[in-house]
Amino acid sequence: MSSPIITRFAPSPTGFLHIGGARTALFNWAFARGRKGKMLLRIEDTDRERSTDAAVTAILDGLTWLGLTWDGDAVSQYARAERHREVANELLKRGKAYHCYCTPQELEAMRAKAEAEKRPIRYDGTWRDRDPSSAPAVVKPVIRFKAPQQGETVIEDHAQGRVVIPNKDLDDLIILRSDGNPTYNLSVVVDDHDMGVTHIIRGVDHLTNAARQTQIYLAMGWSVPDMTHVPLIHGPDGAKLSKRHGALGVEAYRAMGYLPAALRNYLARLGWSHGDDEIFSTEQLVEWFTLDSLGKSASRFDFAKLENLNGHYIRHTPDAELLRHLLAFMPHAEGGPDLLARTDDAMKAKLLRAMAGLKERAKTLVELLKGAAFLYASRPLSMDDKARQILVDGGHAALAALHPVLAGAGDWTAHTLEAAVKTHAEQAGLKLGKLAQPLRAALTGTSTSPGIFDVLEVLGRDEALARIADQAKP
RNA sequence: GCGCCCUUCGUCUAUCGGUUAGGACGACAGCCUUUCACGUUGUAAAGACGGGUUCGACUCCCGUAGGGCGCGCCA
Repeated sequence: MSSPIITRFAPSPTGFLHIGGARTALFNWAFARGRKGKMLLRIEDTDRERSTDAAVTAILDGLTWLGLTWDGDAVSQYARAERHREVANELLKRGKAYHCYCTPQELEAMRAKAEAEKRPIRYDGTWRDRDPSSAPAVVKPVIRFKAPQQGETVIEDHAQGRVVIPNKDLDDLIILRSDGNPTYNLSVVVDDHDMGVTHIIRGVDHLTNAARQTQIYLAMGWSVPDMTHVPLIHGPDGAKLSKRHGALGVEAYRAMGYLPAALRNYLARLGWSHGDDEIFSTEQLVEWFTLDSLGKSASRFDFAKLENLNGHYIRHTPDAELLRHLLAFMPHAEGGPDLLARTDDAMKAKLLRAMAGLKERAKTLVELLKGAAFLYASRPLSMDDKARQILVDGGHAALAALHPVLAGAGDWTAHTLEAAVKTHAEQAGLKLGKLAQPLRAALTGTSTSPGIFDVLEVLGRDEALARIADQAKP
């Protein structure tokens, strides 16, 4: 029996959980869940300057909202610095690392010179084989990894295939800063090893790091985890994801009214596929997901397709469940908190009854909420331009004639109301639209809404009749 | 500049040497209809370019072009 699968998601808390990170987390999660493995969460906070607690919270909240759960507690990488130092010293002892006394200024000059001469920008190995006794006493040294200079480093990658990097192109990276704190590449290797990570799934922007990390694994005599570097997500214009495009935190997607399930489905189809399947459940994703079915080229973020998917999910979510989503969404919506405060049990009941008609017309929860606005409106309703025009073009009179008809209807249900209005239309020789549109205007203040008889029913006899009376003029 | 990677409809993708190159979003047109939607039917739309290999290339190889990523005492 093979050892259990352990994946990890390792974001750095320098900002929100952006969409690319969310997808990486989704893949790690799906892979682990599909194999009865575990997904660990590690916060890469070794950069004390830029890491913030707020970012950690945002990342945890984002993952939770997306429904991606991790096993065990989130691990702080910084908290493990002592262990990282220990490994750095072990490397030193093994002759796989050395002290470097170059100052940041000297390194800067080195880079500038290389750039001016159009040479590759790399550390020149000044202290690689130099006798430390010649070290300047005032400079606190860093520890650099003694990278192999000959041969090549190979990464067997599930998504990228076999990637070969010439060792001469990889310089001696710093693994321990002059202040004694470890750097990313060292910490990652030590943590992944100590945490028992078997599969690393992350963005291709880490491909070069994978090579350097592989060298460190080898230097320590540790086995190298299985690697998968997934292609990046670009903006609609093919360039880097910008704020305007999609480089937003997942909380922004929540505020735009997307359902977690829809976003998961959409994200899964970016860079991964299962034949022609477009719409599938998260359970199916977990069942179908394999590392080898990942693509290799970057994909562009397409809001139109996300909207379409989201609309599908909204339409297929049971009314009561959708109402819960809507209620949970309100605090994050513009003007939502105010509406939420006005949502008592009676209003919830109305929303629930209107939901079937509402959800057909919404691609996002923002639109769903907007569609429900007429339920919250108070008399006399304000009319938008189109509604006003309908009323002016004979609407007022039509309503005046309709009011007694509705008032005299038997029971206040969509069914009987529809029968009553249709009979009236026939007798008056009018097309149904000539009555429905004025009703819609009077009842909702707009020219679009769910089926008008459902609107009548949901509003209730008293409120509906009153709204009609408000607009009825001879 | 150096290294690595990528390139099928506008977009996401299927195809794993032999297909009329398929699906989805979007677009356009029709149908349905009390509005808006939903639904439904249909149309247009692709192998970057140039060489090979092969009986046969979107698929394999080489080159060109375009694009991406990386090259910090950041992660």
